[in-house]
Amino acid sequence: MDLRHISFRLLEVFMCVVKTRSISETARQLHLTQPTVSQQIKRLQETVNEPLVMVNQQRIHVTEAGFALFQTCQQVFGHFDDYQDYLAELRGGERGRCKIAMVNTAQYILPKLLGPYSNLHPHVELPLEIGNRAEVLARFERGEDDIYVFSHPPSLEHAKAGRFLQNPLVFIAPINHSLASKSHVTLHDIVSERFLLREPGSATRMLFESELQSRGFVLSNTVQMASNEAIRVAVGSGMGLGVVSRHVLPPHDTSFCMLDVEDVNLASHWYFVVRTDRHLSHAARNFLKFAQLNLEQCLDKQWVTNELSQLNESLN
Amino acid sequence: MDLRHISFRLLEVFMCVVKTRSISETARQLHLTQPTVSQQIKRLQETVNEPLVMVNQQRIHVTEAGFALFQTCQQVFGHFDDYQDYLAELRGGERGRCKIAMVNTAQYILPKLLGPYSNLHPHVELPLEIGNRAEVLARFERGEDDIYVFSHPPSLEHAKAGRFLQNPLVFIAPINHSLASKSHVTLHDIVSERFLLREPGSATRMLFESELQSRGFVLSNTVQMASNEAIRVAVGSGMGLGVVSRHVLPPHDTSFCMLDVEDVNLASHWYFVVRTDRHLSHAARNFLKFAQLNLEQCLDKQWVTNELSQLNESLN
DNA sequence: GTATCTTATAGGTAATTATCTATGGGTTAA
DNA sequence: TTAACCCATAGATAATTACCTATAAGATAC
Repeated sequence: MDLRHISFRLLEVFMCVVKTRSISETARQLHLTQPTVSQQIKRLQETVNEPLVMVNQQRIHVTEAGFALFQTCQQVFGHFDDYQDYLAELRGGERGRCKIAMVNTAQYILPKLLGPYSNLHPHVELPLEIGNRAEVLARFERGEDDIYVFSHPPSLEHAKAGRFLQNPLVFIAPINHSLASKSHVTLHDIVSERFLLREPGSATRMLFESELQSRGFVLSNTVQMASNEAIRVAVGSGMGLGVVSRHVLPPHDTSFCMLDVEDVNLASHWYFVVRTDRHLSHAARNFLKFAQLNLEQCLDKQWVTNELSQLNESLN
Repeated sequence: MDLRHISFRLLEVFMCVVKTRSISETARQLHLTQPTVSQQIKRLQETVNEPLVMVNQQRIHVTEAGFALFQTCQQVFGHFDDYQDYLAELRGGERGRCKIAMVNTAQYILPKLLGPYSNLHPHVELPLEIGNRAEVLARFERGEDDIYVFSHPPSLEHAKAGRFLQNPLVFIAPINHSLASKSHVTLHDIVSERFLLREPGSATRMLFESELQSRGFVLSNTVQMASNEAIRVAVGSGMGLGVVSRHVLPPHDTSFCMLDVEDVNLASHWYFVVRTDRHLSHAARNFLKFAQLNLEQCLDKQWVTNELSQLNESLN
């Protein structure tokens, strides 16, 4: 028995014949002609190489082999029905996977969106990848994830991005630093300090360095640190000054203070980025829609910059 | 998603792609070209209307929907494998149904074959139909059963028959009947007696009446009875004489005796009859082969007339 | 950077399929 | 017996499928 050329249509016709016990009735129900049905059944019997139905007194008798095939078909169609249901859930965003890659700093803000989303859609898998900018960029190039979170989006040739949150950078200093109590601090006052910075290439550092360069300053004393926490703690313990995203700072931490540098305003935005040359999973689309509708509730309103509607529309 | 035009071949190709994670490898394994596989997968994705696999770095990634479909396919092919196994059993005669219709008298002999057969093939259904000749003949006309057992086979236009057992008819009389002790009884001596006979049309009666007619005798006193048992018991209690198949008589019953009518030899045969214009179930073929090989062991050897080999050969 | 993989696409063809109409033979019921 | 059904078969056709070859574009490995 060579299943290869059997189509589901053929099985459908067969099942109807078994159910109705009539070839003519099947033809009527399936909007076919009677000879068509006759012939289909004949072909099926030839491929199975076994009589499936027999005609006696104008009545169709289903053979043992025929009835067993009927049961097999019922199960098979059952499985495909289940699959259909699964697909429906997948398309509705209730199931599936939304793989998100984000730069380190984003882990301070994204969980505030992911938590509520995940509660709402418990069957969606949400694997998160966290890395430094270079690592996330590499993932982006290879298209390994559905959504990328950057504060400095890469070339958008094959991608679309949507801003959703301000990313204000602040200067932090030890609580007892001499500038801590001064009210009119300028960039000039601080460039000679020791700065604790993330690795070159990180968005925070790039932004700060570009500001320095355009204003003609050069830092004389920098220390590279691999994480925002390390910088925060190091600043707190007096190692030097830091420039970090405001979102990184715990609200009630008194081990350091922010400097109000009045002639500098370092601000960027957080972006959701998706590749346009790759299929975006339903779950990912769904997450972006959720984000668009729930940004204000989930994140601190004062920083929200909801430009996701354009992104979402362009993905349809 | 319209399953109708999906063939099993298509699913087979898809499954191989999922297993090998490679379109080229699938092409090699299934003896196709790479573009063929590419195109098949594309078509499948179009019918499902959902990406099933994605190509990234020369590597195939199976999507959620793809993996679910793969699982569905595994189950579906599993069901068809089961069906294949079932068919194999059916063809081997281990499973299935063998519907046998027999005239009343045959119920004294057929069970001796059916018992051993059924023990050997416990999964074969063996529905038996027992009726008088007219009833069985009607079933035969309509082709309601696989095998018919007659002692006087009907027109064989659409049927084949094979003899398997002699059916000697004997005269029985009450134990104290005046003829019981006589040694040279002739037909002439007994035609004036009261005869207990089955209904007209029964093979036994037909055979007896045709003998009488050809010899110019007419019975003057007959009583019709519906079963062989009734005749046997009635003869035993002195109601008259009977003509019955020898197989009907219990071996050690002393309530009647057989008359040795020396100028009459009424003998016919039992036949298995099958219709040639109907499909004969594997189980029925198998039963006839069993009968051919086991007649001598199951039935009294002295009556066996095994002509089933011709019948079986003509059914191949 | 070249050779060698990978997959995708375009374009073609022969086979197969899914249908149909027309017709014939057998069954059933009026 | 006729009318009304049933199913089977033959013959035809348009659509679809299952393949192919040729080719291109992208990735990988030396």
